Order: sequence, then structure tokens, then C-alpha cells
Amino acid sequence: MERETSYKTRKVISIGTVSELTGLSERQIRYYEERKLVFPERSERGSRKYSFLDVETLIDIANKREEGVRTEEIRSELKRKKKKDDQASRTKMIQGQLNAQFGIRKK
Amino acid sequence: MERETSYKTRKVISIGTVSELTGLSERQIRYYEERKLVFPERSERGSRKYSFLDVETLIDIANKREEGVRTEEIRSELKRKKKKDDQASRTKMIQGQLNAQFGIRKK
DNA sequence: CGTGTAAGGAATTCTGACACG
DNA sequence: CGTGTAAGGAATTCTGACACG
Repeated sequence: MERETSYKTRKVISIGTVSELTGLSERQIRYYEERKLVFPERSERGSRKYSFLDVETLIDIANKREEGVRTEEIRSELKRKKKKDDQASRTKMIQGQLNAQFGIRKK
Repeated sequence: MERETSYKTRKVISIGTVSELTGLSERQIRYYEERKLVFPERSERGSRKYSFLDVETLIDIANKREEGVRTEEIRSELKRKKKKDDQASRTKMIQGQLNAQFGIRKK
């Protein structure tokens, strides 16, 4: 069951556009990758590709950084949030499977 | 009331990526713009930027072309579809305004 | 630690044109 | 009509490094 990647998480935006969208320099964006805060994919020829979700994450990072939060601290916060989101998504997926099998009505 | 452009319609994808996503050559993509089938925006320095919706439109175009449909014909079909969509969107917006003003409950 | 910058190269994108038809 | 291609230039992106601190 191939889930088509959504508009929000599909990695198609190049770093220059991400820079415009976030107000961050390309240097900063690459550095946050080095510090494991964001995980762009690479195109065939090696250029970084980001999703809208990545852009939002980067905006969050920019805000935290302005408050003086260190990248290491931001990284652990993001990890916590990710874990939570993953759980929510797993729950939702299981719910979907139940609906599919037993035809539970929603709405 | 500034509507934040959605992930689907925000124009952020460059032509190389669109080419990968659609299987069309850059030449073809530019040509379809010349024939008014798609309307990319331009970045500050002039490179074309497409939305996910544009990508879907281009895939539709590719399918039609494979059937031998001429670009001019595709253009008028797209115009018809666009008119319909615009009407649906206008209806929805008015509905939203009504809800906002009179607090009509949905769900 | 976080970010700027100069460096050199490789890949991207653009436009206008010629080609075939 | 629809698409390929070679052409030349301008802008993009990449990496590794030095700098400040």
C-alpha cells in the first residue's frame, strides 16, 4: 500500500528558495543540517531538497535561535516533538486500517 | 484578510525538479508555458517556480499529449476546469464568511 | 558555537535561434 | 505544431577552509 508523499513532506525545494522563505542564510541552513536539525534529501546531482515541513521547522529554529537557544538544545526539543508526532501518526494509521477492515463509519 | 498560500499552490519548485516529477523535458515545460497552459512565477533572478498543482496540471497535459490532443485544445479544457474550480472556491469562501458572521455550525 | 566569506568547480536556468516538418 | 539541440552567459549550489571567538 504505497502512500503518496504529501505536498507538505515531499522534498522538492532548493536551498535558495528555502533561504528566501525562511530569511536564513544558506550557510545557516547547511549548518543546521550539520547539527542534525534538518534532513534534506539530495537530488540526482547532489543539491539539497527540502519540504514545506522542513521550511516550517527552520522557521521554528530561527525563532529559537533568536531567543539564544543553542542548536543542541533545539535538536533535543525537535526529537521530542518528532516522537510525539510519530505516535500520533501511528495511532491514526492503525485507526485507518481498522476502518478499512471493519468499515467503521466516521463523520 | 491575507490568505496564506497553501502547500499545493505555493510556487517554489524549479524547472529541473518539475522535469523529474513529471517526466517532461524542460523544453516541453517551457513550451507549454508559451502556449498558456501553465503559469509559473519567477524568482528574484528570473528562474521559473512551479507549484504542486502546476506539476499535476503538467502530468494531465502529458497524458493528453500522449493521446494526441493538441495544446490549443488542452488549453481550452483547462480554462473550462479552472472556471468550474473558481466557482467552487467562491462558493466555499462565501460559505466561510457566513459561518464567521453567523456562527453556523458545521459537522 | 554559530556564522560570514572567498575559492574553484560543477550543474542549473535562461533566451533566441535553427532544425524538422 | 511540438520538440530537440547547440550557444553563451548569468546565477546556483557544493565542499572544505580560514576567521572570529
